[in-house]
Amino acid sequence: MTQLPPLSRREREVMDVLYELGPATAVEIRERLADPPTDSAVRSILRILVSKRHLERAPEGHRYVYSPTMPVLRARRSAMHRVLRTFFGGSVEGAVAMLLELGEGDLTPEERERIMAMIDQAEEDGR
Amino acid sequence: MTQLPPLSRREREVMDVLYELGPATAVEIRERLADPPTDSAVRSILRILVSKRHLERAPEGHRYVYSPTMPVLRARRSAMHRVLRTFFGGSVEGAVAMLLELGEGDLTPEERERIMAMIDQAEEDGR
DNA sequence: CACGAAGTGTTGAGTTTTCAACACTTTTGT
DNA sequence: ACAAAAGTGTTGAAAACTCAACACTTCGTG
Repeated sequence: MTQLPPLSRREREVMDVLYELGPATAVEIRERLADPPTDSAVRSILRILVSKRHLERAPEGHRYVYSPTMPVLRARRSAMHRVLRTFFGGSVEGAVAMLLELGEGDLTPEERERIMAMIDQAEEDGR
Repeated sequence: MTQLPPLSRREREVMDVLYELGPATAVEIRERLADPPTDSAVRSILRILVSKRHLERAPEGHRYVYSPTMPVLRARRSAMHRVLRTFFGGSVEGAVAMLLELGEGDLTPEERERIMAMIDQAEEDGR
């Protein structure tokens, strides 16, 4: 039973905030939500997400800090895999092209070097 | 008002199928859905998506073919941008690394060359 | 042309989601 | 110590979603 129940719209929004922010409190999450509902509404959603095992919470001082149960690395892989398949037909080349476009000019020479190195590495691993 | 209303879970699933498949009929969409509901249920969702302006439909022979109203290029950019920000903190380098990992060995030398070239190009554009 | 098959639209009921009101507890400042 | 502020949980009502039943139309074929 490794499969978690599917997410509703608001639930997904909350999860996204947490993946972007890392562990956060109810108020921090609320601040990041589009069209934020009241405080208690956010707490309701958080409670549901905990009961569905999408989130876990830990006491931090006198409040709770929420974080996703799925390891962030796996979540990253899964999210990227979905986009790759759905929007780029599985084409790594196409996806990388889009990333470079999105990155515009803020790719430092160091980053560029490291990306090149990664590609070389991938090449070796591939054969 | 260029902003479209948000998508529910099923609606998103349908949109994903269409982005992956390109223009498709109700039956084709149904075949690709996880836990597919009945034919008429799918049509209900499609009608809602059309009314929300997420989809448009064109008569193809005696049936309808549905396709997203958002240009595919923009949808791609938007989807990748969201993943980049949400899961990789905006790091193009991190995102590319994940793509290469996902691509494993099926990167041909030609693809590798073209990706290298793209990075060079990005470098030039950036300054 | 008759009849089944394929395609479509409408409706409404059951379920889930969304949300705020309210009550409560803990912390903080005076 | 008291009051205000910050944090939390429960509840139930309103809205949205999901879906299948049913009626209808169009197409293909004997």
